[in-house]
Amino acid sequence: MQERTTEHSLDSFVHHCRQHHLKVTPQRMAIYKKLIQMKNHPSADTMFREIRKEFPSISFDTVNRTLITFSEIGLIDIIEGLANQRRYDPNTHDHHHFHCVQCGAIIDFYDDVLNGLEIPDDIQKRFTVQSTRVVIKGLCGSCREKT
Amino acid sequence: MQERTTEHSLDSFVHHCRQHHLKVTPQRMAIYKKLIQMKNHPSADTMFREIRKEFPSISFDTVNRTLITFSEIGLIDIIEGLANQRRYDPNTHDHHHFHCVQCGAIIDFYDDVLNGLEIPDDIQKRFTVQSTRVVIKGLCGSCREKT
DNA sequence: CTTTTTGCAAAGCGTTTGCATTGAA
DNA sequence: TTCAATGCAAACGCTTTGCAAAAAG
Repeated sequence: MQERTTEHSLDSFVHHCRQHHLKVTPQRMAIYKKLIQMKNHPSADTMFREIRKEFPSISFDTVNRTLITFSEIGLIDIIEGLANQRRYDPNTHDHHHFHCVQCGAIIDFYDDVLNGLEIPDDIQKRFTVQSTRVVIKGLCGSCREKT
Repeated sequence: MQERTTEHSLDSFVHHCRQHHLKVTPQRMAIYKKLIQMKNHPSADTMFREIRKEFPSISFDTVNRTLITFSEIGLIDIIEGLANQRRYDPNTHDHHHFHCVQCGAIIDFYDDVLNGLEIPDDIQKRFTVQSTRVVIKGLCGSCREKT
C-alpha cells in the first residue's frame, strides 16, 4: 500500500501544482518526496533537517513556506497538536470539539453516541488511554457566511 | 447546568489544591474563577487580559505558569490546537490519531468503525464539515515503560 | 519576458527560565 | 518560620515578513 504510491504520487503532485498555478521547483519536489516518506508528522524544522541532507542549499524558510503552501492547496494537512500556542479547557465533562480552520475557533459539542465510542483493542493494548475525543474540522457559522 | 457549578467548583478547587499541596493564593483563585466562566478555550494571553481587569497587579507569568500547573494536576485540559508548533500530515487516507501526552508523539491508526462515525445533525446544520477525526490521548508504549 | 519563488536577515509572538521578593500555611 | 508562589527581565524557539536575486513557465 505504501510502495505503489510514491511514483504515482509524484505524478499527481505535479498535477496538483499545475491546477493551483504553482511552479514545480526542485525544492518543492524534494519537500513533497520526503514528506510522503515520513511516518511521524514532522514539524517544519524536522523536515528542514531531513531535506538538507539531500538538498544542502535549501533554506529553512523555503521548507516552512512550502509546507504552508501545500496545506493551503489541500495536498497535506496541518494536524492538531498539543503545543504552542496552548489553549486550555476547563470543561471536564465528556465532550467533543469542532475546529474552525478559518478563524481557529474551537467549539464544544456534546453527543452521547460519540461519548460511548469503542476504542480499538489494538490501541488499548499498545497504549495507556486517558481520553477520547472526536475532532471535527470545517467552517464555523460566521466564517461560512463570509465566503 | 452551568449556573449551579460555579460556587460548588470553587469549593472543589480548594480541595483539589490541598490534595496536590498547592497553596490557595488570590491569583490562583482569580484565574480558576475566570477560567470556568470562559466559554472559548482561552490561551494564556487571553486569560491574562481578562484577569488583569479585576486583578491589575497580576503578571502574565503567573497566569501562564498557573495554567500549566492546573493542567498538571488535571484540573483543566490542554486541548489540541492547530497552531504552533505546527505539524504536517501527508496521509490523506481516513485515519485517526493517538497523542502521547508525555513525549508529544502523534501516532496514526486506522479503524473502519471510527471512519464511519455519524456526525450529529446539529453540527451539520451549524457548520460546514470538512473532516472528522478521533483523537485519543494517553501514554505511548515507550513512555508507559518509563513510569 | 513575466511572475513566482527562493534565500536571507530581521522582527514578531508566545513560552520558558533564573532569581530576588512576597506571602500562604 | 518555612517553603512555595509571584513578578520581573532576559532568553529562547518557532513563525512571519520584506526584499533583492534567481528561476520556472
